[in-house]
Amino acid sequence: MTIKDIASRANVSVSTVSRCLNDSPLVARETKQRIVDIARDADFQFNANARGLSKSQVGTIAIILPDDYDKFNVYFYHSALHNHLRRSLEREDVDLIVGFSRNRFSHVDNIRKLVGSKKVDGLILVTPGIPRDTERFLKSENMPYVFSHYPPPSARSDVDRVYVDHHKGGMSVGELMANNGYRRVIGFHDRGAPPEFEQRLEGLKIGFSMADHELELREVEATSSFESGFELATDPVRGLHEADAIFGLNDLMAMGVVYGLQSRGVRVPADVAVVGYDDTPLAGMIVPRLTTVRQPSEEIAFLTCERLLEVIRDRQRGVPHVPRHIALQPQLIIRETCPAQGGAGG
Amino acid sequence: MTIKDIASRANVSVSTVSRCLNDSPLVARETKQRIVDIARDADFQFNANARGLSKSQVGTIAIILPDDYDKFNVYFYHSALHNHLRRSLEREDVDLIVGFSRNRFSHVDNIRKLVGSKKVDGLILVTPGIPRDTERFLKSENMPYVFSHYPPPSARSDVDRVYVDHHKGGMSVGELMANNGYRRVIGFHDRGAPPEFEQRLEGLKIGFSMADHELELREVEATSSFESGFELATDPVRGLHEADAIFGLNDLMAMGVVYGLQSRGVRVPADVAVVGYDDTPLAGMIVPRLTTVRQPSEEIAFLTCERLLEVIRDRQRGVPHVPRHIALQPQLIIRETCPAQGGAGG
DNA sequence: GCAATTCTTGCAACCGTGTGCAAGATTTCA
DNA sequence: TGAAATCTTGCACACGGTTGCAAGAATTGC
Repeated sequence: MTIKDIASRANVSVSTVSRCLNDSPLVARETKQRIVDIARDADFQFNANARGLSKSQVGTIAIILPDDYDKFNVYFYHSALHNHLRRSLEREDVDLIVGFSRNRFSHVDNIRKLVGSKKVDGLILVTPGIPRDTERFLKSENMPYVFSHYPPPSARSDVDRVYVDHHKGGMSVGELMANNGYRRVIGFHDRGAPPEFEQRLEGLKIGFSMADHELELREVEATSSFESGFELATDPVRGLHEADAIFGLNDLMAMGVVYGLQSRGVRVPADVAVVGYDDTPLAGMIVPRLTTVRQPSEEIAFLTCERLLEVIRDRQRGVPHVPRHIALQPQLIIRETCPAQGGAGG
Repeated sequence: MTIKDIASRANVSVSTVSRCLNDSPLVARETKQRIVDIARDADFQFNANARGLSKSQVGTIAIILPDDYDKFNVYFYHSALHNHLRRSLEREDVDLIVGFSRNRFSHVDNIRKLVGSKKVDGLILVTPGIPRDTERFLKSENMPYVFSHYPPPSARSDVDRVYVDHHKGGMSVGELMANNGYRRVIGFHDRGAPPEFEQRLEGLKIGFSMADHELELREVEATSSFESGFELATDPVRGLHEADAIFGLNDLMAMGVVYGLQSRGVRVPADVAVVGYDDTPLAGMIVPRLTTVRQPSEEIAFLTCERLLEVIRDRQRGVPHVPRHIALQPQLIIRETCPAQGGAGG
């Protein structure tokens, strides 16, 4: 079933059919109605390949995810991302290719292939950044792209980006801890992790200073996994139990810390408070329920997609491209592992 | 950069270039080498749209996921599925479109659109089945597809399918419980869930009878969520604590049961044993660690993909299509919530 | 009522790649 | 050495849709 078939059924030329189905103003009103009806009855579908060839519009975008995305435990994040992306995509009748990258900081292979083969109209890049030459490549191909999730690595703002202000996230944790009277706090470094993790610790410090309290921060090397948290918490040498409060790298790692401490008889939050990051669905389910910082993943997904589709539309219409940064605020979710007031004595 | 550009650089016709880059035997060996070198130097990429138009090969497949897939908590499953799918796909240089369906049992909208628009070479259907007319549509379009994850709803075997034998999964749980001396067991029904859940209970019964023990099974209505398990376990009327052992609908629901029981002072497994299903990564992390049945999601993903690519290749070569059923065995993972021997007294 | 204008439609070229067919070049064989 | 067989290459059309241009049809204005 092609427009040629429709054309012969309706006794008009293919050009006319094409114009009718594309809602062109160059056809008579009655003709358009007639053709549209015939096409609907015949269950007509445009051939995306043919369209992609003649226009430069295939009705597909790609999202490029970090290769090690299970390592960073963003299962939940990406599920949310998918689910919410979908809403926008369905409305605009756009399909989604999911790509991965060997290297979290490059994504290069996949991008060049997808873009070079003209399979997509635009890209969502879940990465802090891409190499210069890849960026040049995308510009030369005139390919729209939006960075998502990761904050900008520097002050550059000549690309579109939707992200969470992790400074703010860390700050709210800092304020909570400070107001609870905690002073000796443990935070973590993950060498392999993206820069946002550092920003959270920066925020933590600022939160303390804003609350006008002294912070005695100890920084420990770890990774973003449950096991890492569990091991550190059970290791007597690391002395995690000697802190007032612990700021985990993410929810899963924080859960590891909680269970690790409990297995040594340390009470949470009575002896040590613990705060996670992400607010994965599990955070509210485990016992004790985890205090954490909610990443607005639905909004990120939604806004990233909306922005990309907007950039694509603008490009088609010849509207000059003005990059935008859209920063979202994370939200402190206070539960049991670090309560609102003076939980230290509980 | 098109084959036309390559052609003029090499002073040959586009046909020759096309043949060289497709490794046709109809070109001279030296010519082929020369052209391939030029193409590589020029970073040439085939235009997937043009290819899709002339051949019927776009190098993209789609996976159609159930719309309510967060409801059934298969986050982890699908992450695994993605990650393992990817291996096969990268090797064959195929891209993946992720589609969703409004209705878990139909998928129809998305399938017709994706297939009708010629965006994909084949489909992975994560669903127990599709309506007859959709199946006819796929046949008439000669579109390869493989069902994945869900067991066949009936004895029909005229479609490709890769799935887990949940009968066996239930059986192994039944045997474990029977051998542990448990007799009064609670299982669950979820009205909205696919048929596989019934099969697990069937398997449970068979497991008991094989161990030559009496089973006193009580069946309770529930849903596959953490909350559902938690609520049932904390509700004194439902009397979940009066059982010897409980077989959850999945890991998350089982975790809800564990925490619900514990919050009422019921000890797991000393008073009541609990078994989950899926073996999500969390099952081994929570305290007490969850005894569960591992779904071999990596193998399912891998084998589904391999099978689909095989069917696609066969179709191209004109090999007649012989559908296959590939059933995988789930594996009992014995941990703390239902130990191996006589944990009832522990 | 006729010319000018506006509507409506079809022709034909194009997007990038694949392939049957034919023709020229080369090799094989007697 | 000449005919037959085989290699190698290019032409031209096909895939399904879009779009500039021109021409015919309908409408407008005087």
